[in-house]
Amino acid sequence: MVMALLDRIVSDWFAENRRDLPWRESDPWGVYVSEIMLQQTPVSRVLPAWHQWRQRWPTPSALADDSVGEAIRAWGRLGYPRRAKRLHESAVIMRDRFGGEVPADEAALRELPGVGEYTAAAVAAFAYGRDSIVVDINVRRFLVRIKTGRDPALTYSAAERALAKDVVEALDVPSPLWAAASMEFGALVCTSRNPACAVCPLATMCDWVPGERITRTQEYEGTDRQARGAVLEVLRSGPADTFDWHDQDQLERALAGLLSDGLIVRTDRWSLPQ
DNA sequence: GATCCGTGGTC
DNA sequence: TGACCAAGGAT
Repeated sequence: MVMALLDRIVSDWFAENRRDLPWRESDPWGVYVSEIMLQQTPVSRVLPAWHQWRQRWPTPSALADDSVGEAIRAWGRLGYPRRAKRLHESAVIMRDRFGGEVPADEAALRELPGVGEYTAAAVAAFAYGRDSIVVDINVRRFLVRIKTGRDPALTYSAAERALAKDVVEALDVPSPLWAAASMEFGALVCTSRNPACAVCPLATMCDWVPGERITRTQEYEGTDRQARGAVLEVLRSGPADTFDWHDQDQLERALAGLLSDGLIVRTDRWSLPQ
């Protein structure tokens, strides 16, 4: 791996092509909210929601003092609404155990619900300038393509983790800067479907060939998830007794699942939790 | 490791 | 037009 070329991504490409994303100029709480929202959700859809949340709940304590139901409602149609509930739970933990602040240590971050390896590393780096190894799908795709000429497999391997660590440590670049640059590069140039190889500064050192990718295409039409989404969409407007759904068994599974996940409650009617 | 968890844009 | 995909995490 030619470090001089990789370094060029930061010094040249990122300097020129860096997007002005608002959470890059925000405080740790703004960074935290953005990282949760960005889990499996594109930047373009996160932007408006992030601004609304920032205005409505400018601190962890502000969100913690509001109800989880309001968080779920304000989540809107971002998808994976369990993230909203876990974000609220995280805010309560920050208020009660971390003095109302977002923790800075990866280990502490990992204890928060909805924070895994990637998110803990990202918040530590982007909110606090820590030297963490930040590896998302963009970084994986970019590094694995350079290294092997093929696309990454479904699962994040120990070899990839080691590779990412080696690269960060070999580069003479602050970890947070490399994290932002490598993620951005994967998102804008070394993309999944139609990578911009023609303008790629690493083309000379890359043997990637488009091949059969191992993709896991998830069904949605006809699944319980679709039913869950329909139920929540109704309840965001207010409590309800019944739901218009074609498959009664599936509707009951959806309601039971949402109830079990704490995303809805049953009193005299179905509603979002208080 | 496999499966589940939403939603909407794109080519 | 319908797969494919998007700054993952929990079980």
